[in-house]
Amino acid sequence: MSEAKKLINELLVEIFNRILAIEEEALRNAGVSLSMTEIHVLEAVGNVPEPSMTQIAAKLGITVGSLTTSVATLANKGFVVRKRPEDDRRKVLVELTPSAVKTLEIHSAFHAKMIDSIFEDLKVEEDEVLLASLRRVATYFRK
Amino acid sequence: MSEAKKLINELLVEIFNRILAIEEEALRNAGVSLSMTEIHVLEAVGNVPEPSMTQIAAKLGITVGSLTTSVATLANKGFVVRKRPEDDRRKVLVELTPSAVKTLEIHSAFHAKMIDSIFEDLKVEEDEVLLASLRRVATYFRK
DNA sequence: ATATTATTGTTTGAAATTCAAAGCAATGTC
DNA sequence: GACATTGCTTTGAATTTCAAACAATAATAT
Repeated sequence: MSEAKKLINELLVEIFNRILAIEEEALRNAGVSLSMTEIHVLEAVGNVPEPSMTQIAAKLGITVGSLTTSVATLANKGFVVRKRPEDDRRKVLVELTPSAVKTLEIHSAFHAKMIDSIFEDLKVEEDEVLLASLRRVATYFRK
Repeated sequence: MSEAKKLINELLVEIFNRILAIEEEALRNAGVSLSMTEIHVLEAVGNVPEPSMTQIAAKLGITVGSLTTSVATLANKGFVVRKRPEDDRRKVLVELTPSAVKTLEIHSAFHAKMIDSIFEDLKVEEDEVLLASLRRVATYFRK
C-alpha cells in the first residue's frame, strides 16, 4: 500500500474507534444520559416511514426480540410511547415523545458541527471529490 | 445544512453502521471465527510498542479488567501467549502466535481492498484532498 | 531495613446489548 | 372453522463491558 493509502486507512480506523465514545460524551455534556445504542433506536423510530417493531428492527439490523427490550426501557424513561393500531392489532407503532425529539436535535447539532469541521477550508470542487469518495465506500459496503 | 453536507453525513452514518458486521462476515468467509472485538485486541497487541496489559488497554480505550477477560479467551484459543518479564514481574507481556499473525493478515487484506475501492478512479491530486479531509475529521475528534 | 505508597493485573458481581428459539395473539388463507 | 402466517414478547444464554475489591511486585520514604 502507498503511504497515502496507509494514512487514510489509519485515519479511518482511528475515527471509527473513537466516534461512539465521543458522541456519547457530547450527549452527556449536554445533559442527556442515553447510550448511543438508544440514540440509534430513536433515530430509526424517527426515520422509518411506518415505525412498527419489525420496520425499526430492520432499519437497525437487529432482531425484533432485541428491539423489544430496548423500546421497553426507552418507554420507561419517557422517550417513546407504544400504540396498537386498530386496523391491525398485532402491530406496535412506536412514537417519539417531545423529550426524544429534543434529544435528537442535540445529537444532530453535533453531527452538523462535525460535518462543518470536515468542510472547513475545503473548496466547492473538493467537496465533490470527498462526496465521490464516500459514495464509493458506501457502494463497496453495500455489495 | 447544504445538500452535499447532508449526503456526506448520511453516507458516513451508513458506512459506520455497517462496517463492523461486514468485516466480521468477511473474516467468517475466510474461515476465521473471531469477533471484531477480538480482532481489535490482536491489532492492539501487534501495534503497541510494549504490549503490557496496561498499554494494550490504553490503546483500545477499555479497562485493564475488561482486557484480562478478552486476553484469557484469546490465549485459550491459541492466538496469544502471556509472559511475566523478569525485570518487572508485575507486568504481563502479550505476544501474538503465528495463528494470530495469519488472521491479522487476512483482515489487513480486507482493509487494503476497501481502501483501493476508495482510490479507484481518484487522481493523485484528489487523493491529497481526501487525505486532508480525513485529517480534519481526525483532528476534530482528538480535541 | 522496614513501612508505606504506587503500579500492575486478576477476580468478582453486575449492567447493557445481543441472539435464537419458544410462545402468544391477531390476521389471512383454504 | 381449521391451519398457516405475521407481529411481537418472553426466556435463557453469550459477549462485552465496567467499577470495585483483592493480590503481588516495585518504588519511595522514614
